[in-house]
Amino acid sequence: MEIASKYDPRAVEEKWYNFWLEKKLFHSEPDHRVPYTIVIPPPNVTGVLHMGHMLNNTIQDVLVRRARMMGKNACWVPGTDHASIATESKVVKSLAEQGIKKHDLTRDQFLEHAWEWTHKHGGIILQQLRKLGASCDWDRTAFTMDETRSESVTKVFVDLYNKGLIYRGLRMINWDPKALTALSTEEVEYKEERSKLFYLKYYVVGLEKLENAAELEEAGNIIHHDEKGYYAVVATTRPETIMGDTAMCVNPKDPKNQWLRGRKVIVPLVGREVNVIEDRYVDIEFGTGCLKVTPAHDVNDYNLGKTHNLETIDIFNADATISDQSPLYVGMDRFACRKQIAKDLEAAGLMEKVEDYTNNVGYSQRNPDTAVEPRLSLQWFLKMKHFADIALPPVMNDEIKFYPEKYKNTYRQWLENIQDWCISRQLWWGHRIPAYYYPSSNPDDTENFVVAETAEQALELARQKTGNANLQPSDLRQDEDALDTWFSSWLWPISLFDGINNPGNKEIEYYYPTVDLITAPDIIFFWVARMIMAGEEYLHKVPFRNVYFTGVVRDKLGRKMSKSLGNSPDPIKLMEQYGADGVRMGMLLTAPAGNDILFDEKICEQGRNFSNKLWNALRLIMGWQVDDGTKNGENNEKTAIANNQPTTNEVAVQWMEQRMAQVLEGIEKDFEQYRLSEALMASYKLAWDDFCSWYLEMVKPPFGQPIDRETYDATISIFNRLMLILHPFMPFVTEEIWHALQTMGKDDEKAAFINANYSIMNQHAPTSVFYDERMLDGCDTAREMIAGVRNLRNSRGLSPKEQLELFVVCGDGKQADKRFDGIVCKLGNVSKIEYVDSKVDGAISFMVGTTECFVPMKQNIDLEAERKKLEDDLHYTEGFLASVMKKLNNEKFVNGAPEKVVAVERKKKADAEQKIAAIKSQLENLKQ
RNA sequence: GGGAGUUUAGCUCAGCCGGUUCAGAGCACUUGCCUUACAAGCAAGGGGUCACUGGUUCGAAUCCAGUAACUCCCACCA
Repeated sequence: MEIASKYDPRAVEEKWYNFWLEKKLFHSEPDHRVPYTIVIPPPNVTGVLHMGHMLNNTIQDVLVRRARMMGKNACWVPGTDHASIATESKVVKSLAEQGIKKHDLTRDQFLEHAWEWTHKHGGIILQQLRKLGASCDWDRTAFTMDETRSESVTKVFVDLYNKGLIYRGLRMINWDPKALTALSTEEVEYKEERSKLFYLKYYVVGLEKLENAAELEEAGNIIHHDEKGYYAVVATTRPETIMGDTAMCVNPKDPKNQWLRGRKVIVPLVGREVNVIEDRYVDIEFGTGCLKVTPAHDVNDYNLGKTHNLETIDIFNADATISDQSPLYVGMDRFACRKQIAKDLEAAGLMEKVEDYTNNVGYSQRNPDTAVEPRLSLQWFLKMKHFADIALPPVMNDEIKFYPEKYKNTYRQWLENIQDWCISRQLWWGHRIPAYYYPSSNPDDTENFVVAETAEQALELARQKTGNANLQPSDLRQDEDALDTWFSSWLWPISLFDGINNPGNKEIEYYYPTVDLITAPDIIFFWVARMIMAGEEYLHKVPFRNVYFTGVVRDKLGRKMSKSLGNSPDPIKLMEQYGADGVRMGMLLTAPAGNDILFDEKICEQGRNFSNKLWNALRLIMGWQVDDGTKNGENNEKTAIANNQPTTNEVAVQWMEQRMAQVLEGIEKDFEQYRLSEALMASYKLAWDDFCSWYLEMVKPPFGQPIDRETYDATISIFNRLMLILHPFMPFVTEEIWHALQTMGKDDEKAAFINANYSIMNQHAPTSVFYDERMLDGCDTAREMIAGVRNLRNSRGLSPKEQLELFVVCGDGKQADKRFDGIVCKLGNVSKIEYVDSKVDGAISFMVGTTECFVPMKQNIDLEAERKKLEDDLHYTEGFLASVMKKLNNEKFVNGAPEKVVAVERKKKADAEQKIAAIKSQLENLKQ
């Protein structure tokens, strides 16, 4: 059969993915096996695959496939998130392009558009994940806004309200003036910004002449005065908010501003007279120590307003234009207003000065161009103290393990300083808050509502609460707001198994808690922490045992991947170019847990090349003719089974088995510690270096010759297991090769059966067994000997085809391990190995450990070069010996260090001395 | 302002409890090879004062203290 020498992943990958789907090999049902559950961090329903997803889902798939091959009942549940704000803004934008304004539509009309949008763009990302090879149980695909999940959200809301953990209240919240909704504190991202600090003049009311000015100044007051009178100077970065000023505040202990105590000042331009109030909150050192107080537009000012009973003037509309509460600039945008007011203040002589200033400005996470506005508003909140209390212990006591561990700190810090969670959003796309308002005679009544799962129940409750049995369904009005997206995500590991609606059902009992959660550290608060809270609250069990935090995928220059920089490769294109296996390997090789990933797409080449290497190993083996040995005259009749396996092959097979066991031990450890890069690298080296470069070369028959049956079978068995080891990392190429190996030598019918019914993915992965280290050491020596011979050829320009002889000095009763002689001869192209007692004349020497090797040369030897080499080696070894001697001559070391360590040093000394002697005698030799 | 992390070869990283010829891996690089599995390859080879300073110790890449640079998280100083 003719097979291409280049592996082509395209056809192979599609073929096998379809096969897996057809056979429903990803599907899981509860059974007697140990469950292994992962829930996907649901990507935004309208999102497209980016490199972060690639990394995250590759890791999940590796773990899931590994668990499956360890005999567990692996269940990876996929799904998408409705992503309230993100999706709604996309829909709003798309409508705007069609000339439709959101608020020209009814809620239902808008939702129709949103669903349409969701169906059109939704789920693309899940399709893309199939290309990657993700072994999700697609039958379980969920959506945070599907029926089961929505019902769960409503139930939980009602429950928490009834428990007194959800409340409605007027608070200063973060407002997104573009999305026109409240945000949680977590959704605000602070950016450092270069801005201006404006120093404004607030003239003091009714102060014609300050009689004791000199005295006051003596006492430390700083008094501003000009032809128009006395004035205070207030520093602000936001002059546009002065229309909302209802006080000016100084610190009572501030010596600079004693003269202002008890006075009134005039808000510049606005002309409003406001009191000078006193509060220790004000920082004496900042600016002039005078603070303008705008209770409606700053959290601190709001608090001041509360303690000092100040009037609150809300000068902003929802979209952050100036409202009609303001005497000036009505309708103007806040930033335009800032520019204008600065000019106007300047013109009116009310600006003392302007300084450059750097401050932190909060931006909306979802609208990164939009600065949030602190805004006083009536919202729904979840009390977090209780949740912090239940969510902290499981992480601190390692019931849930974080990888890397440093995030424990971050987690604790957040929980210990937690604020109530603003869960209401002024959006339509999302779970509508199940609160129903009834008419109230008192216009100030904010408690005229009930919370219930359905409108019917709400009506019943409202009738009870009001005592008005005549309340009609039409009297009730459901709250217009939707819930924060994360209010559904936090239930994900529970709601996916219907554990909220259907507590104690078979699935939740079996699959929960999940085992591993793979996610990015930037959603530790949004999601990870809150899932732990929900898990503890509703199942009294943690939602997962391990959290693996991936790094941020950056480009090779270390910059975050972003659309605007255009530095993010298209994952689909990458997979087309390098194969999904190649990209997976590229991702994993660069991704040690918790570190940021500097991704260079060139690394995918390594993965592609590796697939090709494996492919070609298959080609080699497929080309072999097998000699069953029966025809071989050497077989004697005593042997029941014909065995014509040469010793070299027998040794090679034994060695490869030992080596595999050894490497497997390491791989198992790596998996336990979630060191996937290391596990992959170890597998890679096992396959490429040990198997392809060494083992296959050891057993490879000369061209045109057959291979013995035993070695052939052993080789297939080993290759087979290599595929099992590699499968979690590279599912496609391993499935392809595995099938070829299973069917090799089978008749067509049997091969067809295997191909139609079996998959590598539910085979048992090999586990490490005891291995003989001495044999491994013996082979290492042989490998070094081979390398020595090859190096000798290389450096002397000898052809690899020219056979050489090798003499190994084996004096002083040293036991030579001769098992590998045949292999050394074959791979070193050595005609014979001879063990001798002393040095050999007319030969070039090299050392393997403390063993001297000689290769006789027919040609003239470049004596000078040989001498130089030997002298360098001598110099190094003498230096080494000196450092060993320094230790051994130190009494403190000999007495203080453990016996073992001292013995090692003594051995080093003996070896070094032996080596020095050998080199010296060789040098001596050269002189003759 | 508080906290965490990082710093080892040209690049990306590993080095667990201080001691194995300990200074490693992969990639990149250099040299020689189209040797009938693979040039997406084979063979051989050269790269490092383990950020800096001090301390503990018989012994430090590893432990401690300090310094510097970078990164991240948290925080209401207008």
